[in-house]
Amino acid sequence: MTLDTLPRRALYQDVADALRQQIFAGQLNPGDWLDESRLTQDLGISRTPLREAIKLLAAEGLVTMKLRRGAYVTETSERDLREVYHLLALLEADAAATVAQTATATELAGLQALHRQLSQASNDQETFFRINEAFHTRVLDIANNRWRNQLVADLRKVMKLNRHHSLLRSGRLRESLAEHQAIVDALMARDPTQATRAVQTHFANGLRAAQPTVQTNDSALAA
Amino acid sequence: MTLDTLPRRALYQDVADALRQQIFAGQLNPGDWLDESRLTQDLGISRTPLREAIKLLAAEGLVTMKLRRGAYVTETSERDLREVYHLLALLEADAAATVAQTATATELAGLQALHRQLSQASNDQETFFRINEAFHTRVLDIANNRWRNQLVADLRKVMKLNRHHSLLRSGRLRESLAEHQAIVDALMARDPTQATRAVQTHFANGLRAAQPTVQTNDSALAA
DNA sequence: GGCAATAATTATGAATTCAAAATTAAAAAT
DNA sequence: ATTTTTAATTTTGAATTCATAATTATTGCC
Repeated sequence: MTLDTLPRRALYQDVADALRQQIFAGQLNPGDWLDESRLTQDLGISRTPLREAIKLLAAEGLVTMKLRRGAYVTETSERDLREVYHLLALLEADAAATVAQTATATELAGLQALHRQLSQASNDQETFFRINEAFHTRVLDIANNRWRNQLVADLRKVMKLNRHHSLLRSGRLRESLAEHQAIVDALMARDPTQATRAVQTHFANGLRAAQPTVQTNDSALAA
Repeated sequence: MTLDTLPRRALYQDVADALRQQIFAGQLNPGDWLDESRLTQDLGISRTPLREAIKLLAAEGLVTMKLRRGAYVTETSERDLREVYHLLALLEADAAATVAQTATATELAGLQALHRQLSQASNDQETFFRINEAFHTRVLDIANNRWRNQLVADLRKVMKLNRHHSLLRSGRLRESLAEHQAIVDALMARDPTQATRAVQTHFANGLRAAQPTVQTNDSALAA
């Protein structure tokens, strides 16, 4: 017996969720063609909601549509990764500054609690990843700018397209934890400047870890 | 004889453009219901591409969809306006800082030329508006971050939903011009900090002019 | 006349059908 | 055998059809 109460949201949104999952689970890789007939069969739906979902993902930047040639999972270059990281750093650093200035004591305590959880999960990749994301989301929610939340959510999806997840690099987990500590410290001190800097550092290091090889002019010449 | 060469882009994108135009031209106002049957007749298309276009606008934030109740032009509150201005200021200020550091002499000269054009159009609302937008776009293009350009484009659309266009306020035009001058000066001086500040000021003043009444706690109590 | 219940209409969501473009396969020619 | 041409197939884009939810109109009742 299937639990299908009257739907609270449109089918195409569920389909979009399913597609995102397939993308992030590596079921559907960057560059892959989205086979409409296969997907409609797999998902048990018609082409209409599928095509609507694909257009939603295209607006998010997750897929790229080519006229009369179908949709493909977006391939991100090194440069895309840098650009997206830059924007996430900018937006989240600004959010942190706001939090430092406006958060209630209760909200700050909540962040501290989350951070404690994070530090205790430093051996479990899965859990660490989840709580890490929750922490970033919590900061944004406290900063409370609906439009920024939307932008960041979209950028994070694009970021997650990248194979090389920075948190998977050896040592990165512990390093990331230390950076989070610095962020929490700045927030508790209610120091917006320091909070901004701490978030910027966090993302700069995250990018460094995510990039397979840092190819600078110097290193290229030196090699 | 209609010029319909083989289409370079999908119909739903043209429809989305048409809808945006209707919205920005005041043909379709915030809160208005998007009557699908009327629109399909007006545009001479079927519901399928129309509904795809509507979902694109929804992703941009221009329209809001309610399940089983259709789509409505998004109504923006004072708060939305503040939030969007804040983000535009943040993103464009950052772009300006990049331009100050990385633009070529030719690119800077191009900006100066645009600014001169702007100063000469200070009596023609229409032209001023157009060149003003071109200037902002040029800065972003020089900063050259594809993803930021997308974010800013979307935010600007939402901003334009607002009735009270700041540039229409008396005196705002000349004021805006002076602020642009400050931006250009900072860029020419290749001073990223000053460029950031100048853009922030520009947006802060733009927001002030766009807000009908600035209702602070103080003024509310004093009244 | 006002109100509740029910029927008719309208609008939305999704499946299906149709047309045309793109791709692949097959046939013909050199 | 290789290349070119043509035919078959597949796939996309868009229109149409169908089912159901929401709205409006109508009827019956007090």
